[in-house]
Order: sequence, then structure tokens, then C-alpha cells
Amino acid sequence: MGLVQGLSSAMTDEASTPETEVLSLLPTRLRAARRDKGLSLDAVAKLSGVSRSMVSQIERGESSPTIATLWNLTRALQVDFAGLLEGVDEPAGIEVLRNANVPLIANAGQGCSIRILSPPEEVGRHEVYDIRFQDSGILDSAPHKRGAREHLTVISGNVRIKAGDKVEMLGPGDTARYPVDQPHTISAEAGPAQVFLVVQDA
Amino acid sequence: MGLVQGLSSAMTDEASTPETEVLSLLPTRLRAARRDKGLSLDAVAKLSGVSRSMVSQIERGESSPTIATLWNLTRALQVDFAGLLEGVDEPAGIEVLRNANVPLIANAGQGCSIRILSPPEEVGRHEVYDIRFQDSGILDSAPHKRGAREHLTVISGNVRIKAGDKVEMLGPGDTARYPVDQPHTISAEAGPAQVFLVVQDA
DNA sequence: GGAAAATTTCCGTGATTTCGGAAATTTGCG
DNA sequence: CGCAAATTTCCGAAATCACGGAAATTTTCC
Repeated sequence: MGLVQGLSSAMTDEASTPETEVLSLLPTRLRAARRDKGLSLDAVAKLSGVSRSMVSQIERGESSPTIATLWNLTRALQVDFAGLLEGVDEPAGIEVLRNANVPLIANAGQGCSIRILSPPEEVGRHEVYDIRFQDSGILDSAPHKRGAREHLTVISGNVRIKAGDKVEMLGPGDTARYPVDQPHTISAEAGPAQVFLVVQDA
Repeated sequence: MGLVQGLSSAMTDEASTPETEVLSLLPTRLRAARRDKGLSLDAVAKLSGVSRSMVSQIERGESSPTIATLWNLTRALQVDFAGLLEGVDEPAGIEVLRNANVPLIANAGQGCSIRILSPPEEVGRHEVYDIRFQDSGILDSAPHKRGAREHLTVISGNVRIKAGDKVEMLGPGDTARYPVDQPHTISAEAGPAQVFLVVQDA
């Protein structure tokens, strides 16, 4: 007995946040998803191939489903498998960051300043930067983790992108997307430039 | 016998994409994650509280773990539970979208044109737009799904953001972030304006 | 090469999930 | 109220997961 067992013994070195409880949210969320769609246990059973009884047990938290069965359930209920285990936080109102208060990284690269537009909480998943280059300014970066991509749009000026061994020239209004699990460099080519950079999954 | 069973019988009405196979990626990914960190089966066993044998079986795809045990594993390996089941595609080189070829939505809202900077594949997870308003231009949007957020930065001009019942005024260089699981409106306030908009998890 | 150490896989046992059908509960309607 | 239909929960039986220890494999070092 003990669906959400363990974790007690050997804990990793990070903060012991109460997020161990995330699993306990799953039953409620599944039931909610089903009721939202106005489906009966039997209906989702037929849709998902998981038996009525099992669906019932899972929804009541009396058993910890196999990922295979959970996957089938999410398909039938059309809920996002990923989001199902996410915590719930999300600031409520509009969060404003004034031009004057934007955090700045002045001495990264040469002749460029980076304005950080995304909140620290989002680091890793989703980072947004406004980067301004002086003439011939350069910013080169070490590889991020695999799967990471950058999405760059030129606001003004001309820039040169180098990702791995590929090179591209961009003018105002141009956009480039590229994987950054490799060394990459952004540089202003003739005169100053301003770019908007979104890093995902870094 | 069949770890990735079912799905054969009653299929939902959507396209039968081969994404049923996603589960088959999990073993490989887990093993990769462990090796990346230079850990032995025994090490993660002690860290996660899951037995060596089980970890081995899971990594070889010989058993479909319970979400509880999978969760414990992800904690020990410090991998994102969500991303673990995501598909894999990712174009390789630098993808360039020229200013002249940017897809345009001309008649959304009033007096505003939307330039779509992100690729269609990313829709839902991560969308990037360059929006230009004429004087008094307005764009209001219906609620997206819960958890979605917009990240807006003003390139030029002055804009007014309304999300739910909250309102904010932004000038050049200002950034706002807000939940969009509710009706929301962006409008140019005095003269034309240009904004950069990132929508996540729509 | 060869032995020792470490790592991984195999195997028997016990606990848990999963299924199909029966009982219990809830819902709908005269 | 009371009965019928629908929905949900309960109950074995079979399948699978999960564990600990032994065997097999790989790695390390002399």
C-alpha cells in the first residue's frame, strides 16, 4: 500500500519542495477532464481501451496507472500528457517590465548589450532577449543543451548568424531559427543593429 | 504481451498519426539521460528508490513503468517529466524567413497587420509574431486554453493591454506578460505602434 | 592476456495493476 | 415515492510490475 511511495529515503540534493504531491493532483484532473466532456466511465473506457474499473480506480487515486494506460487515457480525453503533471502557479494579473528597469547584461560578447525580457522562473523553457549591437559587435555562445533552438528577428541593421558551420546574413525584418546545441555567433555587420531573440528549451 | 497495447480497437476521430510510438522513445531517452550524467543503474536506483532491475527493464523497454516510479526516476535524473513524451523533429540548419516572405494576416482586428515569425509546427507550444498597428489599431482575441501566456514587448509607439479586467499602458521598450485564458485586447494608443509578441502554450 | 571490480542482465517471489462481470449507487421520469 | 436506466464501485482471476540476489557481461588495471 502506498501509491506515492518512496522519495523519503535517499533525497537528491535540491530543495525538498512539496512538489512530491504533484502525483496526487492527477486523479482529480482526469476526472475533471472526463466530466468536462460529459463522458461516462464506460464511454472513455471504450474510447481509450482501458477498462471501466481501472479508470474508476485511477480517478479515485486508488491505483497508479502504467504510463501506457495513462497515455491511452490522455488520448481519449484529449488532454495534454505533459501538462497533466505540471504544478499550478501562474501569476494572475498583467506583469509589466518598464523600459528603464529592464535587467541588462552589459559585458557579454563585445560591443553588445543584452536586455532580459523574460522572468527568471521561465529560464530553460522560454527566454526572451532584446539585444543591441554596436558596429561590429559580436556575441558568441557556447552550446546549450540538445534540442534547444533560437528564434531571432532583426529589428534594425544587418546581422550575421553562425550556427555550427552554417552562416546566414539577415537584414531588417528577417527572421532565423536554428538549433543551438552547438557553438553559435551573432554579429552586427555594417553599423549597429538591434535583434529580438527567443531561446526555447535551453 | 504488449507494452504499447491497445489503440487498435476504438480510435478517436482524429488523424491516426504514428505518434502512438512516442512511448517507444521513452526507454532510449531515459538511458541517454542516465549515461549523460555518468550514473550507473545502481546509482540511480539509490537516488530514485527504484530497484536496479526495474530501471534496467524500463530502459530496455521490457516494462511500462507506473507513473509513480517514472516520476521518481525523472526526479533522480533531473529530466523534465513533460518533455519525456514529446515528439522529436527539429530541422537541422539555419532556417531563414526573409522580410518579404513573412506570412501576413492582414484583416485580423482593425488597423493592424500580423506577421507570423514562427513555423507552423510550433503552433501551440510557441508562437512568435511581429504586429504593426496603425493609429488606433485594435486587436482583440478570444481566450486561449488555460495556462497560456503572452509575452509582449513594444518596439515603437504606445500600446494599451487589456487582459481580463486588468489594463496597462506600455511605451517603447516596455514588456508585459499576462495570462490569456481570458479575453484580451491590444491597441495602439496615440499614433502607430509596433510590438513583438510571443505566445506560449496556446 | 588475465584477474578483480564494476555494471548490467537474468530469475524467482511478492505486490500491484488490469480486466470482465456482479453488486451498489445515482439519476431520470411517471 | 417507486421503478427502470444509467453510472459507478466492488470483487475475483490473470497479467504485469517491482524487488533483491545470483549469474553474466563489460570495464579496468596490472
